[in-house]
Amino acid sequence: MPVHDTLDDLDRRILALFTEQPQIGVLGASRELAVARGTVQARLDRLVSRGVIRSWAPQLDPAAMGYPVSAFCTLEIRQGRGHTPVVEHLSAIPEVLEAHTITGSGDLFVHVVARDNADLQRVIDAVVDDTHVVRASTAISLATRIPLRTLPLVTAT
Amino acid sequence: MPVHDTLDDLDRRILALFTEQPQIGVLGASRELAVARGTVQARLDRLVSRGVIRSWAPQLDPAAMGYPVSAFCTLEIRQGRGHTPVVEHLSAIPEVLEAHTITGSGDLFVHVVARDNADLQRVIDAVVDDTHVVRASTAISLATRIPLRTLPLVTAT
DNA sequence: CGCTTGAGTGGACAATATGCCCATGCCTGT
DNA sequence: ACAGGCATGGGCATATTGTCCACTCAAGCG
Repeated sequence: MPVHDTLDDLDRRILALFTEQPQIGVLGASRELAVARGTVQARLDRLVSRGVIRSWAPQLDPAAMGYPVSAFCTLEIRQGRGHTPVVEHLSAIPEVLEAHTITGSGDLFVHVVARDNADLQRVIDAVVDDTHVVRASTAISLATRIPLRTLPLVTAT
Repeated sequence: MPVHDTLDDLDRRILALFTEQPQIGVLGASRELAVARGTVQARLDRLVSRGVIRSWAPQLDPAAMGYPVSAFCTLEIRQGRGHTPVVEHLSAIPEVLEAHTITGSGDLFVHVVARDNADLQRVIDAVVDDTHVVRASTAISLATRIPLRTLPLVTAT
């Protein structure tokens, strides 16, 4: 029942197609790939249930929404409690886009955005405003040289 | 001609709706929001051309595609040449998902994935294998505590 | 070897959504 | 007072979807 967790060649072509031409639709894709529509349907359903396709939601650009400043914070967390309370605190801050536990001094890695540099100060203050956060060091993103992409992984042999 | 770069209340509701229920479609959204279909069409078109909606492509999960290991590298670049050659080098590596120029010692911040820890070594070797890369320090993501999200920014007042 | 199962196919169907057109009403700034 | 931008609501032909079905093919297995 549980399907192979490997990506089929057809899977790859479907993913590539929908990544490059999102508006193509199931029917269009079936035509393009010269397979039956039902096949594309089934593959897509399987890709979704396998979790390969995380979401069909549109991808939004914080910069275009008025948050052009992007920064990465490395948080040092007070030992003992675990990260959960801090993560809950961070979750409540809209400007926190992402958070990872990383190797090193038991730390948290946080991606934040802000309206401008002054606003970034406010965001960082909000991030640090937690009993468990001992220290934070921030690096501002000056330019996005490679925007988030996953297609190469699909195409890769 | 250039539209307001502020998000309307209707804009916000449209974005929120499509983020939470991507399959709702234009007609469904117009029903849900009690506005005319043409309005939703026009808003979406404008959001796309404004760049707020970056793409309608499905969001893929590297982990589900066989790349469960995620890591962040900070690269120190040799002074003088600028980052462009390094970025081109990184672009050619499928496992590089993202790259930013950041403040600090004129550095590059890179998000990579790999099939396992051994594979990560290979990826890092590939990343570092460039004349202009002087040094690299890597932090492995042990857990994603907050997965990439942009909805809070939309909802935020 | 014969059987079962899963996957893909090709076709059909009604229901729905899309793209595109137009005339109208309502603000707002000039 | 008036033009331009935006939203409305309607209509229409076309395209797409969701959902069935019967059939084929290949692989796995007792």
